[in-house]
Amino acid sequence: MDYSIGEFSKVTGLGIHTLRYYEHENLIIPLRNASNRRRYSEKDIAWIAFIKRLKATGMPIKEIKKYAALRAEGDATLSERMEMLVQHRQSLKDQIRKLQEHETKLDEKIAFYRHEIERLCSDTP
Amino acid sequence: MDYSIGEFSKVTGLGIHTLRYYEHENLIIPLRNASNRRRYSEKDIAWIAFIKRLKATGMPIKEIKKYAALRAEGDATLSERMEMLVQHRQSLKDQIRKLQEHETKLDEKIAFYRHEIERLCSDTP
DNA sequence: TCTTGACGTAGAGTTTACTCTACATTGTAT
DNA sequence: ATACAATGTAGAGTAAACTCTACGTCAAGA
Repeated sequence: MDYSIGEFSKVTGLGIHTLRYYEHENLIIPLRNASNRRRYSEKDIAWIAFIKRLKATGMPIKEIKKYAALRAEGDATLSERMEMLVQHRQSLKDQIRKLQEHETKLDEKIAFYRHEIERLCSDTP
Repeated sequence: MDYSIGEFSKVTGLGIHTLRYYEHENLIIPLRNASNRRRYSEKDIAWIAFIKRLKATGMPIKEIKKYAALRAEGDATLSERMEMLVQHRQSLKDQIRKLQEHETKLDEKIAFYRHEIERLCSDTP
């Protein structure tokens, strides 16, 4: 069970150009068939899903590349990879905390706007 | 009490080039003195702080520009601006919820790594 | 057989948000 | 008066992450 780049593009939601770009960046290296066409595996689907998660949580491609390089080396790099993920989890926690603070402040601003608008409406006698 | 661009750069933490860029984009238009030098006010400090909050919560410059344009029109646009902020608050809530989901998944992944590493260590008799 | 559509590579172009350069003026300290 | 630091404008350059173009190959259906 494997996928052409077109099929893989559909199941992952990434564009064909993006998949080739990711390959160029060594994030994902699919196998090739006899006529040099890319063949993506089931495992590649999970891997892309994880790449998307890292991206969605603000990890730059450069760092995902490092992770991908370790992953390509196999089990010997397990703890190094875990270290990266633990660090990234901390940065994720920080991001969430900051956004929550921003939410509080935004709530206050909106409350202020509500008061201003009420005041201006009732000021017209 | 007003500030030259150099002073204002220091109090806001934005570079001089960035301040000029923001002005070019009509985000903030300081007064000018007799010799055409920019003069930023105390109010501008609060305004930049708010711009930074909008940016930190993912609002693109294009949209901040819209907000800034409404703000420049004065009180008549108060409810329109509030509408923008309410919408933005929703997007912020969505962002936070998504990041929290990612955090959960990342926790699981890390737990899996921990088990794998333990398994591989104990597998060496 | 012919053509159409998916795929291949290499490299150019796009978008966002700055960031920097070049060069002219102006304000200030000596 | 003079040096030098800060500021002014216009426009070029940068970084990240795609996104697209041009052009060639290949496999399958009418």
